[in-house]
Amino acid sequence: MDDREKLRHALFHMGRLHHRWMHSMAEKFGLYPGQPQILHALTHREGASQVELAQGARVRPPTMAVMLRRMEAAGLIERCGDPQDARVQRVYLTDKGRDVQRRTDVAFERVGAEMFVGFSDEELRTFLALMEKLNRNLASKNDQEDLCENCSDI
Amino acid sequence: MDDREKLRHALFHMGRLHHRWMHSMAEKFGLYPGQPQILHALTHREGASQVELAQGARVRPPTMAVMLRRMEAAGLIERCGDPQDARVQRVYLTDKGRDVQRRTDVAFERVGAEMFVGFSDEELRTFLALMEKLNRNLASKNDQEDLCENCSDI
DNA sequence: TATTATTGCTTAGCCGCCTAACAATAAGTC
DNA sequence: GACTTATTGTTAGGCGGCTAAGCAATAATA
Repeated sequence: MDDREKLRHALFHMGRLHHRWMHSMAEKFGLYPGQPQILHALTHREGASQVELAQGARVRPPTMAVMLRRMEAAGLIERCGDPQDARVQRVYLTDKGRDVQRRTDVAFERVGAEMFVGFSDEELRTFLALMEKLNRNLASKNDQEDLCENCSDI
Repeated sequence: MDDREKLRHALFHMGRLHHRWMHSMAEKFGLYPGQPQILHALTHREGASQVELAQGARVRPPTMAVMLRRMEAAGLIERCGDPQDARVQRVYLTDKGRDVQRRTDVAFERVGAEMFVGFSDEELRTFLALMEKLNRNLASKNDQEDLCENCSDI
């Protein structure tokens, strides 16, 4: 297995390890693994529309809609129709949501600190630069309507 | 947002971009995005048990079981009970599975090549080393029964 | 003004991932 | 041999991700 394949494998593996960690951590606050991220985003973009939140989280609108529905049912957020535009639902933190967000933010800063324990500032910069380069490659490929136009001959 | 947060965000984002790409690529072969990986693994471990395959793919056994059930229904693999141990189901590629695997392998080598286009060998080595370091951190954290033993005070 | 296109969101349905709980078989122990 | 423990695999149920299809409301255009 060459380095590319090893790296692809490692990237996959990372996703699952990280997800498991998030899951067990969020559980302690009575949340699901994707919710802390949204709570955090809302502190900076309170009143955002669902599409805006989806773009910020790099997720498709239906994904965000379902997550927000769960969070509204859990009393973490409120959705209010925009009086200027009856299509858009603006999202706000409830008091409960804000309280949970403050506590999860502390916990998730620790996650960030622990997952990168032993990394120097220099390594972090290098890592980030490599990831951004990779994501540019993936995003440009993703923008093409046909992601496999060269595959017809296989 | 500091580098750690940016990096975490980038890692997340990568997972979704990659998944979308896999999805659209696998679709062209009539597969689902997780199946090419399993077909590839089977070429090296034909006759493996489901637990072995799950460990190789770094996935939990129920996840593998369901994926294999779909693949058997699609005629890509066969599962035969081990005569020595009635618990284990050994997994084999069918002729169709082997044929599809050969074609997807070519396509997925191209994925590997294209997602890392512009990366020097040196960068790939550095990237891989950083990912493995990160995964060691995550895995050691994951092995702890309580992943958030320091969070009781939050 | 009337028609058409676009936008925001929801619903339905599927895959991949997980945990928890269970059945069946093997293996170890008394 | 009987009992206990470990291993393999399955089922049930849920979250997070996606696409496709649809509805309602706004924007754009003829």
